[in-house]
Amino acid sequence: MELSKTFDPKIAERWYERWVELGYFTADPARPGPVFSIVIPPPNVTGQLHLGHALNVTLQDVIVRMRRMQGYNTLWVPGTDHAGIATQNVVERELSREGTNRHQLGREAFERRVWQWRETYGGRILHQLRRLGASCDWTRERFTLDEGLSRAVIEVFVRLHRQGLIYRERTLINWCPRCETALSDLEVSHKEVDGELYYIRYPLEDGSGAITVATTRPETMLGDTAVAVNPADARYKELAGKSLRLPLVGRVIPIITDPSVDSAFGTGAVKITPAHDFNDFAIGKAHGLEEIATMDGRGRMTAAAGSYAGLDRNECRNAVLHDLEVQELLEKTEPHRHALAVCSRCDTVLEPMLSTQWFVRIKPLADKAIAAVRDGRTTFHPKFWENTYFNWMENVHDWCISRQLWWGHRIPAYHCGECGNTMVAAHRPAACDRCESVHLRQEEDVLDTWFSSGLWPFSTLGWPDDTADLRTYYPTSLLVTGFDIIFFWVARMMMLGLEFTGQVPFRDVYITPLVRDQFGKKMTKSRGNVVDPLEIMESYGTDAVRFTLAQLAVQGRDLILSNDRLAAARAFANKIWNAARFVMLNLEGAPQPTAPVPINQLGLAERWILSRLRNAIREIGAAIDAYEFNVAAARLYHFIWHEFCDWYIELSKEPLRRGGRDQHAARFVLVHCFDQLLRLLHPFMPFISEELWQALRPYIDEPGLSPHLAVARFPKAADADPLSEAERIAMAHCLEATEAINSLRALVGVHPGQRVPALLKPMIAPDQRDEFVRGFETWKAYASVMAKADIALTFDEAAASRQGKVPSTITWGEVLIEPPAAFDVEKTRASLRKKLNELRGHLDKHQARLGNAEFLQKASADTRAEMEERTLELTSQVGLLEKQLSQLGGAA
RNA sequence: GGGCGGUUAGCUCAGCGGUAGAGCAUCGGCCUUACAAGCCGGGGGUCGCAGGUUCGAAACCUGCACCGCCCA
Repeated sequence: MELSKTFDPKIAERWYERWVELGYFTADPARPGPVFSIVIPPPNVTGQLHLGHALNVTLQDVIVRMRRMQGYNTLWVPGTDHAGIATQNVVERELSREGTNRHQLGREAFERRVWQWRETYGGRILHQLRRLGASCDWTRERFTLDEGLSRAVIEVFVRLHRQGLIYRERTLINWCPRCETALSDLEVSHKEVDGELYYIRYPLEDGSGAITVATTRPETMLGDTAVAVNPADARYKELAGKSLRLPLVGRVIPIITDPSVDSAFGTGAVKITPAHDFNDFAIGKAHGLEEIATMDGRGRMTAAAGSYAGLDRNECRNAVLHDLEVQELLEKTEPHRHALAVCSRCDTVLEPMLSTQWFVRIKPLADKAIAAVRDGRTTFHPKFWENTYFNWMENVHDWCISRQLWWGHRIPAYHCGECGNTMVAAHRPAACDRCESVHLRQEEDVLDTWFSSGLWPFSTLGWPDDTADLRTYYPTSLLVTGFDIIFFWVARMMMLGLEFTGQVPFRDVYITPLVRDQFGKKMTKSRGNVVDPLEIMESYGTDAVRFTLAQLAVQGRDLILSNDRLAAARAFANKIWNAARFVMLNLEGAPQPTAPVPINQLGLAERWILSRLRNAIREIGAAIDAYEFNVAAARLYHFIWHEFCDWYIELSKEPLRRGGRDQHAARFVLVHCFDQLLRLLHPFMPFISEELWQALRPYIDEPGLSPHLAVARFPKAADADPLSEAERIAMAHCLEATEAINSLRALVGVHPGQRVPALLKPMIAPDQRDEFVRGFETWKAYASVMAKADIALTFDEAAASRQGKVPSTITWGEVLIEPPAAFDVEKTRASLRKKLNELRGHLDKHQARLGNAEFLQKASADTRAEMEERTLELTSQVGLLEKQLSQLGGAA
């Protein structure tokens, strides 16, 4: 099969459909073999693929594809979560464009509308995952609102409630006035803003004076029920216990003392609004203060705000300030930087709101989840993330799980219209279990989306039913996600998984770095530095994007992506493509398959590349096992580009030209190496590797060879190294001599096309010379090709042989070439001097070490011997360099 | 305020107790029939600072500085 002159990623990317059609990604619990399973961290159904997904999906795919090729019974479950708030927002925006809203539509019609939206647009991100090459089992695609997953949600809710781990309470929660729902602590972001601190005078009831309080939120004073000072604050000793008349409202409120008040803040006296501030709520509880809510769910003032009723909270602030000013009660206004709590979805300033919500009592669940990581049932990679996990788990508060939305799992609780009794049940009860009334009303609220995604690792496998999938694939092997999601997913999946299955949901957690732009900045819409993965896939090819991400996936926190890296990966793909063209060109007329040649009938270069291949197989497999994707990618790159292409392909040209047995041996080694390297490459660059493997496949001699690379056997390192120790040393000599000659050629300006005579003078003990000569005879031809040099060997120290030649020192001797008539002697001297200085520095250090009594006494015998040997080597090199320099007329 | 991570070549990172490495960028020379998205070669680092441990520290310990992130 002939390969086109240039690589077109588009053509190779078509393989995806074939793999899916053939069911390669479809798991079968009945399959034999060890199990490897992953559930995708479900992306938001409203989402579009961003680089974070691209990274985390690529890495999952790398490991899943490798495991599949290694014969594991592999499952990768894809799917999406319903993203309560985000999805509802999207559809509400649509409705508002149509001039209507969800309230006009009614709950049922609205839900139908959202489902409709989901059918049309909800699969977008999953299609984008296909383009990335993700080898998910699409027959098992799940959605958190699917019938089965919903059943799991109800089951979990009912059981937790029965165990007393879910309760309902009227308390202060974070409320988003725009989304009109309660939020959990995790959905709250904090934003620093430059605001104002307002100093307001509250007159004493008896008219004997006033106390000044400082606040950032003057509008909440309408709900004040006290002013508090620190009991130790001498300034207010006299005033504590007296009463105030609340301005604008007229209510009489007490001055109380509480140790939590910070005397250094403002005036040291603070207004207390228990219904609108978390600190104040706690103080209110401690002092039995009244809680007066003055705002409704949309952030508008209620009747409790008196004449301000109906105003929006911002308008109200202005009105309050204006009125205070008129009454000369606004003492002063200072600029004040402080943190605002905002909705992580829509950035609206949140309102602490008094309301009745459902909570999960988290401590008992968290304790188990902490223990599971402490004792290693689940391990984080990199390990340091465990600290973050522990830190959060140990300080976690009860989880507010009810949302005042229409899109989500409706809470399975039923309120009795007669007696107010609340029942929790999987199915609607026929009658109230207290008063037997049949007037039951289901709870309006839905559950936090994360409540259902917390069940994802087992609900997707069929839980609560005892399914074959669940028995086979749970606990899953690995979860791959970003650190921003440790609390949302990892923590909750751990808690709920342990509680309901008794087992951890995953054995390993790999936390990916965060993708940043070339300046190290986080990619955000507001910065405008967001890179669209689909766009770069378009311009560099999907394989190049995947390889780049894997290459950059260090075990750290950040991953910095730049066009340079992408271009380099594209060049790498091109390199592989051209290597394949070389291989295929040279297989023309070769037998299909190409019969293996026994190791002992191969030449040195052939055995050498097979040895390097064996090493690459080992290191790449080990690196992926350890989630060191960057290490694996770097080794692969080095093997393919530098070992296979730079050396072996060049060295194969001669035997290929010779024909006969040598040609066949070289062909076999080319086929074998290229086949194996494509298999190693496949998890990283699935498309180009499959495309090339298809061309190579007829030549591969393997019983029961799979039809596609996607399901071919992943390479396993040969037990024995095909290269003996003597050959390894010979090949090292070859590489070193070649590099030295090439370096000399460039130094003195020999034209690249010009062959040059070279003289090799090893400085080797007489008893080892025979061995060296034997080695030299095997690699002489290789160096001759690689350095375009005719190499003569001599052990003769006579100066005559180096007359008129330019020398270069290597660790075990020197190599000399004939320079062109006109060459820059001074440049050559400078080069020698540089090297001499460097080696002298090393030699000095070594000699000092060997002259140090303490070193001789304390270092191990091995170390001493090593140092002595190196010192000898350095001494001879330095001596040689000095001699070379003086012969070139330069001072040492 | 508590915690975590980082500081090594121009950039991004590896090295984690015995002669400082890679990729990219840069410079010089080459269109050598797989590949100019290429080949060959070169330059470039007192490993953030200060102490300590050690025969020996980029690496281990302590402190400091700066950068970044998380939690409150």
